[in-house]
Amino acid sequence: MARTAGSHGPKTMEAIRKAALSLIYRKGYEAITLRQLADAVGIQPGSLYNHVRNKQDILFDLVHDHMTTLLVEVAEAVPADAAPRAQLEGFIAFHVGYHITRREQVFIANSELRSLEAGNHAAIVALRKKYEGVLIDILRRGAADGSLRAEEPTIAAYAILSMLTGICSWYQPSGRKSAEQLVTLHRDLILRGIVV
Amino acid sequence: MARTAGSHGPKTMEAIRKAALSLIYRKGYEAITLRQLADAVGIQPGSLYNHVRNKQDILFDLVHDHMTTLLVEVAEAVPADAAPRAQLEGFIAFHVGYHITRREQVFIANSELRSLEAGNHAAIVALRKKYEGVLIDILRRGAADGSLRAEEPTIAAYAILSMLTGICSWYQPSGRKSAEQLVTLHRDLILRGIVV
Amino acid sequence: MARTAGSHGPKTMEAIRKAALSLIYRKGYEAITLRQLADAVGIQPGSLYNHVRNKQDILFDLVHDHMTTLLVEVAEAVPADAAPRAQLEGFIAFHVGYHITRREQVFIANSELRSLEAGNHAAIVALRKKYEGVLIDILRRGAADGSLRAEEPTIAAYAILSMLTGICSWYQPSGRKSAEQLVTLHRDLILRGIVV
Amino acid sequence: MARTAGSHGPKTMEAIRKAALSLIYRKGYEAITLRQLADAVGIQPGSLYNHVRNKQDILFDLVHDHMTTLLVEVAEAVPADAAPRAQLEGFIAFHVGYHITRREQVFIANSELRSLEAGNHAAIVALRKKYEGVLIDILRRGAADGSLRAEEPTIAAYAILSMLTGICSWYQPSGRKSAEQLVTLHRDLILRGIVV
DNA sequence: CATGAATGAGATTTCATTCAT
DNA sequence: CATGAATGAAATCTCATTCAT
Repeated sequence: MARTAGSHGPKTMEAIRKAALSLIYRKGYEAITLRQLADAVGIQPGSLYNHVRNKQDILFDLVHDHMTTLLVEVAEAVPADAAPRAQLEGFIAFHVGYHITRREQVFIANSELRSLEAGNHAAIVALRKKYEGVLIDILRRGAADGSLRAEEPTIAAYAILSMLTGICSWYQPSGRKSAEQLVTLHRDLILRGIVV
Repeated sequence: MARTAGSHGPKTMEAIRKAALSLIYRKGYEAITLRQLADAVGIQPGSLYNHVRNKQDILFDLVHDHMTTLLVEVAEAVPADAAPRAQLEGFIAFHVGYHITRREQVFIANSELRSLEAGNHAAIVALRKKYEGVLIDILRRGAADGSLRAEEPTIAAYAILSMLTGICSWYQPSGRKSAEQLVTLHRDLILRGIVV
Repeated sequence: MARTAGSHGPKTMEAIRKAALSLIYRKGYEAITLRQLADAVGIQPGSLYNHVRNKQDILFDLVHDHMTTLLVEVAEAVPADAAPRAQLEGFIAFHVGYHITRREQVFIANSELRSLEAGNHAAIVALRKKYEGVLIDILRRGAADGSLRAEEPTIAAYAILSMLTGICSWYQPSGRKSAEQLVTLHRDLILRGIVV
Repeated sequence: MARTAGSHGPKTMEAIRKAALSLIYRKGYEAITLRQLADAVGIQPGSLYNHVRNKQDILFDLVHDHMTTLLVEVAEAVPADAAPRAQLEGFIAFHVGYHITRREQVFIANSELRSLEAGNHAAIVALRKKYEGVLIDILRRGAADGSLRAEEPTIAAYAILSMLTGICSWYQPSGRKSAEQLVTLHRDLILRGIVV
């Protein structure tokens, strides 16, 4: 059947990653088949194995890449020597911005944890804990210097993270609200609450 | 092994539901097999079909039951003629309490939406919209009478729902915090925000 | 496609064993496919798994059955209290007779040892050693009482077993020689040698 | 890993043969993969095809080389004009010696006949018949001149060949017995039998 | 109602082989 | 000559589902 247009080498790997991201986001890891993935890439199912070791690795790569990028970027976005409140605002802005532009990765990293094998699961959970730790630390220092009200920094951090990450599940880039507007709305909600 | 003869009739159906709830919660709908489910119930896979029409129905029943119960109970928990702020507090208390005691149903209803076939999916989404509507209405009326700050009631409602539902993913009944403490912590966060 | 004549229950298992015996004998364990086996039985490949756990088990069952039968029958055929020479003649007659009538099992048990997984392999090798031990013991006692010339009973036993088992690889039931004639020829060769 | 540049040209072919001999001996032709073979050689699977036409050819070459060498050497080892009994002793010594030093080739030539395609199979069987013919002829002439007892020279030849070839399956070069001792033991067994 | 056995579709993965670079 | 990537076929095994008993 000759070579069908087929992109070579690292291009193929990139295409696999992209197609996998989109497919898993839309249907879920367990629900997609390697045939579907291969079709999306434009190669035969068996050819996938020139680039990945197995299905599980595809998921792990995706999630692992996402988590490491997240950690690198949050460190850049939250000034290490700022006051807790300023850090909190930086964190909120970063988190919302990042999650809006990488909706798929974020969604997969949260919803497909369950599909990771023991070892891979542990590795990702560890990275996740690190990321949560960034916010917990901010809240803890804020509580310590009296600038933030957080009797239970861990629970508050989880609450804030859940709220912000939830944006992914309804946000549409084409929608009515800009990223900045979302940041403002959520920052106000978190900082000042809803009661007038 | 091998349930001793017994477990006939409606008891079997109940056992199926219970086992399905636990299995799907832990592994996900796509990841479980009817063999696993049958094993957990103590019958043969083929026997499941004396009680359910197919795998999809098991999921749908679970989610549908959960959603209708949720709607019935929220109506009882939020006084129709109270002021918006009182209603909001009632909603928060109800939502947290309900979600903590039915972690599995809640989790499945949120994470397995994707696994529902078109018709079933639409039915559940409609019920979900109804539930979200309860909170949106409260916020809207609170904004109207000036008691709540919610320029964007829908977005605020989603934010609050995400935050509260997130509790399910880490809460352990055996943990340090009682349900009441969780209600208080989250109510304060929502109403007054985190800034001192 | 309805039920195609399909034999039920234990009949199917029996048909699987029979077809596997013939197929593995002719083509080798690695060379046959479960599709071929299923075709020979008249069922779908997947249906095999209602009766066996996997391909390896089919081989192991065949070989294991053969080895245990062999051990039971050799004990009956070789009188425990006879003189070594009489026992040797009994052993030769039994071995030739058994191997001629079960050519397929014998061939598989010898040539597919390599295809058995570690645990299965060990189990069969142990049974084999037991069978070889029967002949080694006879030779050893013959050497002890001076009736047989066997400085190295083990090596002599292997030599005799190789010679006799080799019959399987050329014998045709429809051939020129009867089983009795084969027994006589080989017994003479073993007992008296070839030099006049 | 990754043979350092070197190993070009005919050296590679030699390495392939050597690796194939060892792999097929240990796992069987059907069980090995060209990837394993390529790994053992230190090249990529595709590169094998610069040296061999296909998998089957690798097996055929191995077996064919072995058989032709065997025929050449047996002719040298068995004096054409000697008496049958002297020839028989020469044959036994040669066969044992050759089979002990080339255990792998011998084993493969016997056990992988089945894996040869029709044409290749026929070619090898023809060579085998030629080799068997050497022994059959000796026995036939021995029977004719009354020096050997062989009513059925063909069957006796098969019996002797089976016995001697069997040595390959247990012999260890590091073992207790020297090649000469093995020759003596088996020659005595064949010539004089086991009865005192 | 439960069972055991069947189906048919399909999943992941492996493999020999080809070929442009 | 070697490589990396592709193919296409097939292999083992799983699964939801059906149905006679």
